[in-house]
Amino acid sequence: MIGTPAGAVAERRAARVAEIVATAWELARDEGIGGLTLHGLARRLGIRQPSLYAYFESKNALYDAMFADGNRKLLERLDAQRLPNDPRRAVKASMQAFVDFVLADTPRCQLLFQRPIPTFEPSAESYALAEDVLGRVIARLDAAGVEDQGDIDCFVAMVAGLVDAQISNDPGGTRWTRHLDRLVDLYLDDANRRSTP
Amino acid sequence: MIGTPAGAVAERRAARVAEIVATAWELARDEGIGGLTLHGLARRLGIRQPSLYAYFESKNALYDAMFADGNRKLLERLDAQRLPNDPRRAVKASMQAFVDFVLADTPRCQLLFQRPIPTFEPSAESYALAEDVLGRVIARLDAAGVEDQGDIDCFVAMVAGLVDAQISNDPGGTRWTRHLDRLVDLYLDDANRRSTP
DNA sequence: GTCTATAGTTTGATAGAC
DNA sequence: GTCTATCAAACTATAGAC
Repeated sequence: MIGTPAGAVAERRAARVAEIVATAWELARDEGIGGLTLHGLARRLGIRQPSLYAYFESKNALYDAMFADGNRKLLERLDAQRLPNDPRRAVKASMQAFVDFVLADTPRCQLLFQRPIPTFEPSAESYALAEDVLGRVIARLDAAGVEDQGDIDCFVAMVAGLVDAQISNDPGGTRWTRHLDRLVDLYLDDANRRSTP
Repeated sequence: MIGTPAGAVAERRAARVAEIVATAWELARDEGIGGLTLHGLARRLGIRQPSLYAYFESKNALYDAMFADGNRKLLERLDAQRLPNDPRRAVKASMQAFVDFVLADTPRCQLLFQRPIPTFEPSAESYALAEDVLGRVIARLDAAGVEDQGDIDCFVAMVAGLVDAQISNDPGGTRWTRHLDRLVDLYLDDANRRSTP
């Protein structure tokens, strides 16, 4: 109460939580997202496994924090980006940033966009962040004249297909993602053609 | 030795193996591919868990048999199909059959095309079957004038993206797959345009 | 080929002292 | 908040009798 700035305790705690989450990502990169265990995480943090329960009430809660963290960072990246005025160029730049971010970290990509942990489902709060990400993409497509839900669905599925093929068959390479710009043109042309016949 | 046709024992055994694999798929449909355990499988077969080791030397060997089984059935389906003479129609019919087959069974789709069991990797023999499936697709694309590796990659990734979105977000529905024919046209037109400028 | 019995491991989670 | 100690559960796999 005395000499302690209001919220300082909470801040300390939040910093510790962030550190644990960062270490969890680190461990996931070494052992795979499926190889992440509370024992292993505690060992890397230099504490004992039960101590983690002071921060996360279950393993799923840890996954949820990681899921939220990944989406928040992606959102930050998308929002920090200075986009070209031309809507089509903006879509390309935006999707390029998206793909780069996603491919930079395999386990993060898996946790955010695949379902590598069958027992884990994000909480409503965390899921809302994922919807925000999708909202950014949709907004940029809309600006480029893509408004039809079917066109949006196809576009998103195409990007997801590229990312998935890339990370599954050639992580670190560009065999699939190098076609991104061309395919964006293809999809946008087609959508524009059909929406203004 | 006497009165026993040559190979009859092997046949009986193969039939039993096939029965076990079929039951494993059945169980996977009920419990999820991740919920498949040797105890549960044995229970459904009316035997005890260690008895399974008379047929499979490990759980991964069971997964491998399932993986091979799924690919073999898909291959049969693709080969049994009577295709239109027009190459483009043939591609469409072929991919429609592919998507229908794949979406008809969620856990099979997961085992064949995703990586739901991190510890499982198919044996060389089983993987060859998966390559055969891809070979069929490539042959039909080739007949329709798609020969460039990049174009093939994009096409395959697009179909995979549709399937994945469909099964993850709307299993049993057609929100994504209904665009298949249109997208086939889009990709084929584009590939043809660039290969014969 | 099937059984009983059991080993051996891994892992998430809780109780309670400090 | 961190510790020790421990639980409980689930599961793969093996040994050896029949």
